Amino acid sequence: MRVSRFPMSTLREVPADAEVISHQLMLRAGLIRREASGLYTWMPYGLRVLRKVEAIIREEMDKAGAVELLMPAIQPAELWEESGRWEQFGPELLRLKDRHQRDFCVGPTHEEVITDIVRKELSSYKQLPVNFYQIQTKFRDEVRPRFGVMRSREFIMKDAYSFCLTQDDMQAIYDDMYNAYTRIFTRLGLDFRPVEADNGSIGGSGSHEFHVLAESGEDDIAFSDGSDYAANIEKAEALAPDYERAAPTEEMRLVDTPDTKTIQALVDNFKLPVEKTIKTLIVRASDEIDAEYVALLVRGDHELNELKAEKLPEVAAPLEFAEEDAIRTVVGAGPGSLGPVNLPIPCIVDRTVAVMSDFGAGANIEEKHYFGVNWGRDLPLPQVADLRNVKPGDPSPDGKGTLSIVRGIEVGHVFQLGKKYSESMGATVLNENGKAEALTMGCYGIGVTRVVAAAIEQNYDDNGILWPSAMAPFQIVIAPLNMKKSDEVREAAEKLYQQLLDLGYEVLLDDRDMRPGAMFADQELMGIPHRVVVSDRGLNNGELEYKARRGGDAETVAVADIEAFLKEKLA
RNA sequence: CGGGGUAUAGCGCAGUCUGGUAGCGCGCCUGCUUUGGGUGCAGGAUGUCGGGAGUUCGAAUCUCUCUACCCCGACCA
Repeated sequence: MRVSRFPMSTLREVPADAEVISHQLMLRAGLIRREASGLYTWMPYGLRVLRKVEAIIREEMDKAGAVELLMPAIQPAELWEESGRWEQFGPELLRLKDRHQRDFCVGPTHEEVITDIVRKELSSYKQLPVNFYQIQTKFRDEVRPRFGVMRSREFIMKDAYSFCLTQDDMQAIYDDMYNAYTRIFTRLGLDFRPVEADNGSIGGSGSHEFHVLAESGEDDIAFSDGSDYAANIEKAEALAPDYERAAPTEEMRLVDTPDTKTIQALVDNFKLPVEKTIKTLIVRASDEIDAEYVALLVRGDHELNELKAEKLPEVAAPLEFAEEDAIRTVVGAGPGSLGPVNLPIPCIVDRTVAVMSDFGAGANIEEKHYFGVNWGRDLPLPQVADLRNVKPGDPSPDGKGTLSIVRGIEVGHVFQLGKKYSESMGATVLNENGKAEALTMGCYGIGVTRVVAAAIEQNYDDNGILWPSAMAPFQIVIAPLNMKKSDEVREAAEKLYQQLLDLGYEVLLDDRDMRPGAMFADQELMGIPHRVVVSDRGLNNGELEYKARRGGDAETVAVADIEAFLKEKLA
């Protein structure tokens, strides 16, 4: 391709509303343009990258035995009513009516449609297992789209859905998909990590997420240095401390603590070690218990894990923190003065809290705390549960090694769905005994557009993008210097261009009449991995110049040797 | 949806407080110049100052209102 016919629309300055590096570079390199909040046009160079990713995904999905189809982006409400998600999904589901006032939605995912297809098309166990996939545009009306295509409202997703009858078959496909994902992200050249994950609102049992590791990621990933344990922090279990609760050494006493509403203030004003403090969080109780609110206690320096909390039968899901007014009504004191002593509502404590002694906590009286509190002596130990996020240095839940925490961008997710949709929507086949049996499902997603952004987050320098070879829009760019004036340069560049095209390379001829500095800057911003400079200076010696985008000094190559040279560089 | 902010040329911004009819840098166009890291010189084009309503002799500037976008919190590929 010639740049004169494949215009680069690069920006020299960083657009003001782009926060993260990938968004900035995608805009500057002209890969995407924003149309509205969370809606982007993929410009020609960007689309080429996207197509590279899709091609690798297709190859690996096909290889893993999945078969491609394409479902409608717009879906009838009836299917969503059958699965129960028309009610459940909330405002993220973009709903619309057609001219007959029939309800539809723009698909945020396709479990309903594929289940509908399968229940109509499959009738016998002999047709199983099957695994369908598509690469398609999804729409989720995100509350807050941000970071460019990393969290956009419209995005492209590869989604696959498998159907079979037994857990073993389900597991086998799941493993195939897990391995296919591993190959896909490896081929894309990304530094990634599969992690144990929560299932979220989709429901079902086992699940892994694939995360590209990057500082700008929105998820925290915990992994062990002593095994290959890795999990989303939402899911990672915080083990009970491996020591017993120490015996009390202090008397419990009521202390005046004016202007002490936070753990930090408690530590600063009263020289209380943070490990001796307790945070008391009041959340709405579930219908399971006879109370309106429940108190959750974590150590002062620990964070509540909201997902773990809302899975407790006593706690309402979704998790809902009590309003300050309600807390005052029920407890008699406000946030900042809350604690387990004389607490009139049920209380659940974190495993670490259960082994604390001589600790300080709010007294449920304004501006007062109890210090020197001890379980057993001063009050009974309440129900104990894992309530907190793991921290760096915590022991790994599998008992091997300690945990570190890194940031990750979720680019893929594999789920074992089970029968959630097949049962609610009546997707059955006849088994060997001639009896109708609900299908067991798995589903497997890759955020294709997000992969592109994630790759940039991981691969850039001061000059721009450093595409992994498999994702680059072009492999080689030819940079002729002073082509408009020098017949020699023009002829040599054209000849080289044709020669490389004939060899099957994806090559870009930068035939713009630009000074070298500006031209190089554009090409580097765009991240094309290999550059060949054609200049009068070089041609006088019968030479071209080669430079790799990923550093290394420029090398001169005899014109006659360029084929062999590039063949080696691109191998 | 709550909290904060922004809206002036393609991009980045000044001008708004203190009202007088719009400017800078980059980019773009023309000519010359230069030709291995965003060349220099000269000339040029481009704005319903986000929309609407109001105050005023006069509004980018003051008032009201609507809209869009961005940032911080809950969702998720």
